[in-house]
Amino acid sequence: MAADRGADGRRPATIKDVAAAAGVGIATVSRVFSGTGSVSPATRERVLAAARGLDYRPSALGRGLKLRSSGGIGLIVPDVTDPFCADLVAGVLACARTFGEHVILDTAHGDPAREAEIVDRLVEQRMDGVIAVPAGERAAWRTAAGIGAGVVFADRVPPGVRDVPAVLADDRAGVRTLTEYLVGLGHRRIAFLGAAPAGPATATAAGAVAEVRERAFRDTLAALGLTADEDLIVAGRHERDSAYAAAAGLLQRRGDVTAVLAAGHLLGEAAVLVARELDLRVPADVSIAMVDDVPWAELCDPPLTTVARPGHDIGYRACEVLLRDRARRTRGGPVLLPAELVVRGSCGPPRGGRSPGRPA
Amino acid sequence: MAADRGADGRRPATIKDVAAAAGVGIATVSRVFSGTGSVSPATRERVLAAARGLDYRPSALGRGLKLRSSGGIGLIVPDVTDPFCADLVAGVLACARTFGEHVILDTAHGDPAREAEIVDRLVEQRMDGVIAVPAGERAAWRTAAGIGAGVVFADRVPPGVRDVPAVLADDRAGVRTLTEYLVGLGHRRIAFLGAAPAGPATATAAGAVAEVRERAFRDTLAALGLTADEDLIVAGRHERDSAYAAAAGLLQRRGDVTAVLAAGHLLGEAAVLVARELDLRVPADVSIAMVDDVPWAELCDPPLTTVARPGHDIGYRACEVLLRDRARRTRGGPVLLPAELVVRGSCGPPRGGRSPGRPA
DNA sequence: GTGAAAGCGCTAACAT
DNA sequence: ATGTTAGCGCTTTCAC
Repeated sequence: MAADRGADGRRPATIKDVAAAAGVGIATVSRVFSGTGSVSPATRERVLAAARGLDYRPSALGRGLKLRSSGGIGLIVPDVTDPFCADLVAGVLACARTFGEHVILDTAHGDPAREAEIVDRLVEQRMDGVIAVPAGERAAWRTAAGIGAGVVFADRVPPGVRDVPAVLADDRAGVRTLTEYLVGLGHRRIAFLGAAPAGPATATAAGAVAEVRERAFRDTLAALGLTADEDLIVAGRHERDSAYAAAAGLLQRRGDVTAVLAAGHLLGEAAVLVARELDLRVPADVSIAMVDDVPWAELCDPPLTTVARPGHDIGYRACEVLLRDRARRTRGGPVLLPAELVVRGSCGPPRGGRSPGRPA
Repeated sequence: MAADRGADGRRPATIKDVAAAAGVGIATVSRVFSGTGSVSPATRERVLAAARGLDYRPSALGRGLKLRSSGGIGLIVPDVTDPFCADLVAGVLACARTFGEHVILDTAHGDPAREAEIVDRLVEQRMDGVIAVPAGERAAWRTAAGIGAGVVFADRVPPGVRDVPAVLADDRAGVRTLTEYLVGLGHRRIAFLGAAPAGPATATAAGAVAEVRERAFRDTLAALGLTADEDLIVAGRHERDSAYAAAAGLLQRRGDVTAVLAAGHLLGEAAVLVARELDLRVPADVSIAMVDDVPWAELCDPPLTTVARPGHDIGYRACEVLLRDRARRTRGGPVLLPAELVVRGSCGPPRGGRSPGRPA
């Protein structure tokens, strides 16, 4: 019976309880709460009062079942702990809020299998759509697209995937700008500290991103009439140890590099640490710049020059694309958001070359 | 008709479609997918095959409605962008995953009203429980508790709230250790850079936290037979500008302080920046230490000594308390996780006092 | 403007 | 081991 429901009862009050308490039909209660149809002000008030008394909350489960959608979106990122991802998440949250949608967050940690699991789960939850900073390749995303839930990629796109909307930072332009800046300062022996994907070279989305940056570096050099020294293009995996090893190897082997361009904040961190370890002064001995304008860039001494990828905006836009532009989503290729060069103190003119080959 | 469902049809296949395709009853399909009851291996295989063919995914909505729960938990933090919060979120995610629960994340940005909205939404979603780093005071959390969904607080507790399980860092011990360390180094004029809550003093959870740290500082000093210089205990709001102003004011006014203990990473950042601005060498002129072991602490020059609050663990444990210990949740007060002193290079013996009152 | 009734996709008795 | 049935809490025709 209805008596044991509500504020003091054990189980939450249902629409039926409210209807009974207000002396109306359940359809009327539904109308009041869903804003559909018309109810007389008097009845509405009675219903509201009854609901208040019972501490009634419409069940999203019931509504969702009827409506075939949960009214939420899924968000998959590699790692919330990464400042860029965190920004992106914040952007999605901000936008989702304006649409009244909630967001289910999960992290794939670069593992395609795990990503697939998450997508599965999201599909079961009947989300209105999913936003992903993808790890895996094309195959994993087939099923998601097939299921009908809208997908939009953020920050990167799995290689081989077409016709899925995406919102990306203009990495190419970012790296180009940074390279030009370094060259403009007078640097000729610029090292590129890139990221090597864990798995098979270009199978992962992260790998594709790394490639884009590296190519942008080469191309810019070429466009400037310079030729890239292959020995100065090294790659560490995007983990602390590996990045550090790559940076240390580079800086020790080639005492003649005058600038290093790190293709990510973990790589940049490694460069900074290694330079400090080697007692190289920045920017007097080496200039350092990196992609990703994380908070510590400003706290470094000297503060680091970076390319800021707009994480928050990417997330926000991705969510807009998903929620607002449902219909016209596919048209016109990915949305490209500008990556801005943030000049601080870590880059200066080259010092004319340190003595090469100093022993470790 | 069932023909237009499934892989190529528009709408997702339902349990009924699968049952029809496999030539069994819907209950059997349910049994196969929910793992309940027993099905003959043969039938199970047929069902699975049919499901595969139709690209069937059980609807969490249908199941949830029946089971009166969505199989997920809600998570409310002030700001994903804060490294500590991000850690905490990661911890919750990691634990939730082991329970097969998804998590709905939202951010309240310290606004009790917004927090209340979020809680409302979570209740409508019929979450299995919610974990919150709370902003608001007692009142806002009444309704949530009343609704029956389990709540566990993480990192801090709204003032006045009892009998709600919580997982906290042992801030008191952390600040005490740090203070003792500073005193042990020989410091006597230690400034405490604390956080002033935006709203009415002790009405917010954040305010309560700030108070605990400040008190721990005073108490430790007292226990060591020293008396706190009130002029050296200052508070900035936990925002960049305000924190900077507070730090600048302090360091300029009192040229004689030999160490500053920042009660949070934003405050610590401010202290570092101000010291640099004032050309104070660390730790030669001032020692600096702070609560919160954020990534940049290590990249600072010199690396910063901190008290590490275990964000990840707090999140993980909070989730465990929520999901595993449902029954015996309340007993025994809050879970206290140790905050560890991480000694790096930013603290040293006092320099014997700088010349006080140097002009700005 | 309002109520009655038919499901939405699933699970859990209860039969068989 | 498997099928039938009755809801879970809601929205939505369709009558009135």
